[in-house]
Amino acid sequence: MTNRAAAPKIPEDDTGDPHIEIGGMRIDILEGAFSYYIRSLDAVVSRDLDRRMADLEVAKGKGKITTLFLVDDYPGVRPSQIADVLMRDRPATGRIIDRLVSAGDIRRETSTEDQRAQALYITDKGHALAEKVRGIIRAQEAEFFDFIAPEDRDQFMQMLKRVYLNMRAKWD
Amino acid sequence: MTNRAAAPKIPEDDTGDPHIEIGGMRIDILEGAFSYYIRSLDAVVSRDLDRRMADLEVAKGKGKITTLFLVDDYPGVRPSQIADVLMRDRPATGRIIDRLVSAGDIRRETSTEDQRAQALYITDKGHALAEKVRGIIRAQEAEFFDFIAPEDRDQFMQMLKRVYLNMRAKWD
DNA sequence: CAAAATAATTGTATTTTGCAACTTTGTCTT
DNA sequence: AAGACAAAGTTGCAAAATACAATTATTTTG
Repeated sequence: MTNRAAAPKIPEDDTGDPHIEIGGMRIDILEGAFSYYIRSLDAVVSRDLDRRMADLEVAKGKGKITTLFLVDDYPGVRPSQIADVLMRDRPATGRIIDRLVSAGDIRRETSTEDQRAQALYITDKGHALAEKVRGIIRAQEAEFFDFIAPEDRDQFMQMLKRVYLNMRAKWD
Repeated sequence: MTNRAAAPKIPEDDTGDPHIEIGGMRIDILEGAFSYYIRSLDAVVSRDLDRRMADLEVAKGKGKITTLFLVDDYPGVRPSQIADVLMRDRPATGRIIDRLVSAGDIRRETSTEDQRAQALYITDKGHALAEKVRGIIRAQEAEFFDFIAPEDRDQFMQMLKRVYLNMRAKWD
């Protein structure tokens, strides 16, 4: 048995179903669990995004990018609405907003309708950042997903959306 | 505009392509980025798993479950091999192993072939835990993915695997 | 045999995350 | 209208994950 890390191999079994080996070990040991692949994919995608955005204020962690985009697209949006989209609690969301505010990417105002609530607005700097981040994400999508044929891509996306909605429904 | 969190709605545009709204905001604002859904799905799946396994030693974080399963399936496996599968560095992997060892789920031995390396073995307790975890994952899969038709399911799985392999290839 | 590479650990500094408690403001009930 | 209750955010804290650098021990290589 060799000790060196080997590139993934893709043997096929009798049914033509591919299974995955790394270093001689089959890793789809979870009986084909979707969750395994989702969690593994997330790890790669997120780490890669972190690297591409290492010098930006929105690097690391989940929620900063979505928050930035939401404020960019929906002027006056509230923290609690963002928390709802992120499926995060308000302290976590508040801290993401803190960071973006101190970086000068978004602006906090008190909502005119409800003195308790805040209304968030993008700044010029924040808008420029959002554009830059969109570019980075497009680049990543191209690199990681372009090998998928267009028809398959639509179907894959549709499947992801359906699963996402199904999960959200059970979550709330 | 209402402030209350609304259940996700699924309107369709002219092309019949569904888009997703939460609290009146379209969230597929990333121009249909796969990465958005992958990261969001991961958040839901991982948090749900954490809850289901709250009282188990392998709850929280990524890597413990895979480590447990690898040791269960491949007696004598080394930490470095596990790190390779997890795409993590060795300190991180070592700490995962530490935890499983002190919980009595796996056992460390020095490899007979290489005095530097360790050989990991499952304990009876660990094997029982692995079985329990498999059950939990099966339950989660049923709850989150059973609405997908069998044909679609195969295709979805195949797509996930392909993307996973593609990403790993670019990562190494 | 000396030098370089490999396996794993230890230490450390930075973040993240979830929970609970608290303040302020708005809404609802009677 | 008053008091109770709910909602929006903030702060503090404790547990953990994450990445990096440095160290020890062993093996391989030149």
